[in-house]
Amino acid sequence: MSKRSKRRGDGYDGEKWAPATGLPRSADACRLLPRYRTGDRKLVAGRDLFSIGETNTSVFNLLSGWVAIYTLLEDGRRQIVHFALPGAVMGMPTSKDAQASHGAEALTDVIVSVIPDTVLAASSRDDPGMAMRLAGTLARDTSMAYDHMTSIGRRTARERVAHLLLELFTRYRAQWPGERIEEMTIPLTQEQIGDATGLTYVHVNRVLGALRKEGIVHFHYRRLRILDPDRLIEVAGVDPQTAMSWFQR
Amino acid sequence: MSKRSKRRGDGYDGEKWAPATGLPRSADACRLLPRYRTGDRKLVAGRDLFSIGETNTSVFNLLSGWVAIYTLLEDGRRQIVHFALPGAVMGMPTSKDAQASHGAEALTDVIVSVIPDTVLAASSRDDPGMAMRLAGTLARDTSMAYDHMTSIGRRTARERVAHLLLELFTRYRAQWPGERIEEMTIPLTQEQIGDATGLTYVHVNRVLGALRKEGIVHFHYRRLRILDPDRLIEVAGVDPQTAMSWFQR
DNA sequence: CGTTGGATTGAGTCAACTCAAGGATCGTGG
DNA sequence: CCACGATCCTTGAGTTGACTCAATCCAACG
Repeated sequence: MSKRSKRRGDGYDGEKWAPATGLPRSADACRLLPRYRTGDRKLVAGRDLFSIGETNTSVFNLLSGWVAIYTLLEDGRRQIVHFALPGAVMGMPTSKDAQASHGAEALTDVIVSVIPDTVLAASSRDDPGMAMRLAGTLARDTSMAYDHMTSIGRRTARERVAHLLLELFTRYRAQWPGERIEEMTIPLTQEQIGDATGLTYVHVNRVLGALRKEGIVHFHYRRLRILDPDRLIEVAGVDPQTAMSWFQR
Repeated sequence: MSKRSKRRGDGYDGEKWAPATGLPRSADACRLLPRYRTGDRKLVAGRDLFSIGETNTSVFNLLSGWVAIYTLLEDGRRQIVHFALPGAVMGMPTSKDAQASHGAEALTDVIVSVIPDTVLAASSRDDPGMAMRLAGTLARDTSMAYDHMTSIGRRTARERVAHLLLELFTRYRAQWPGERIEEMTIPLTQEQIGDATGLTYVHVNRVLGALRKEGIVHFHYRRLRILDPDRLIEVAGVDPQTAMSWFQR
């Protein structure tokens, strides 16, 4: 586990492959609260930011890196329910001293700002806009969860994988506004893609193989290259209209 | 569609089967905003409260009845992502004039309070606590979505169905605090259970048949009877500890 | 009592899974 | 700079859970 951190970097090394002349969205642009009200914390890839069963008294605001939100079943089956990118808010309590029903694992080295519940509550009093911004973020999370759920429940393996890659690609791209990147590093193994799509890694591998042979996408050792965006959109079963709006965002 | 409304009632007719001497949580207890700031609206079962693609300028706060939140794929595949019960907030915009990516169908006759975005924004300024309460509700929605997703992605058909029935049962029961109900009306067809679990209705039927034969639950024509709660919890693959806490809530 | 949504059951198929054995790639330490 | 160990990826063969297609059957309502 500890070794992985060295290998993976901070998730920004996609720049090596498709140099983005623009700058990624700055950490401060991702902040829910002003810097002086929060403490920042670094975390190495592979570590849990928080784990299932913990009772957190803080909310986490991701400033840089990738985090996987996951749940576990008793026998070890695992589902990744969300990939958090910079700007995300994680660990919102669902009730007073509730145990977290999901965990959060750093996929890359990560920086989060730690916001104690008390600070959050206080801030919402001084700054009414903040709570509504937070609500907006949470509404988007719910909406993304609904999309992801639809994928898992109703799409074929092929569609699911294509949809996930497309989603990650567009969300990643949104971090470098105005850039045209068709190659990026996704800090995921095929097993993690399986955990996110509800498939086994063996089957993910077969699907990826097929998509590669067809010249649609190439994914290999965490490197993603989109070979044919239009066909990817088609396979993912996304309305082209909608997809284009993602690219413009 | 129009006929369904007459047959189904308002979702409270479970009382006929397992008379609850207590009263259901009153509509006003479900309100996000005080009555005078909102307009209430009635809706007949089978109708959409809002549909996919619409650009809503209001948020809906469910006061009574059941609503299914669903998404559709182009070819008609449907996924029910959430069952909203009284107290739920629906239709939160994910960005400025975004089109709704999911729809909301009344499963029973329904009463909602309609809160224009402008009122919501204004209220958050006067009443800072409201926005945080809203954030809490949304955080719970996200968390439920994550659980549901885990079910669909990683559980077997049998586990999924058991889990859903258990969830609906406990959430329903929570509306009559202190009551002991083991029989209730769930305003769902087997097809809708399939849409929620990512299964076909044929397979849902077989699973329900098995659970009935084994004396665990009996579900037939919208009537749910829990025959063996402990075994249901076991089949659902829920930690008994956690399950018990649901019952106490 | 007829009509119409549901629910049920059987037979056959297939997408995704399991089990199992290599092969490739990466980071490390000699 | 090379060799090693640890992940990670790839591929084959056989199995199975859930699906499709296609009839009925039943319950509720008018």
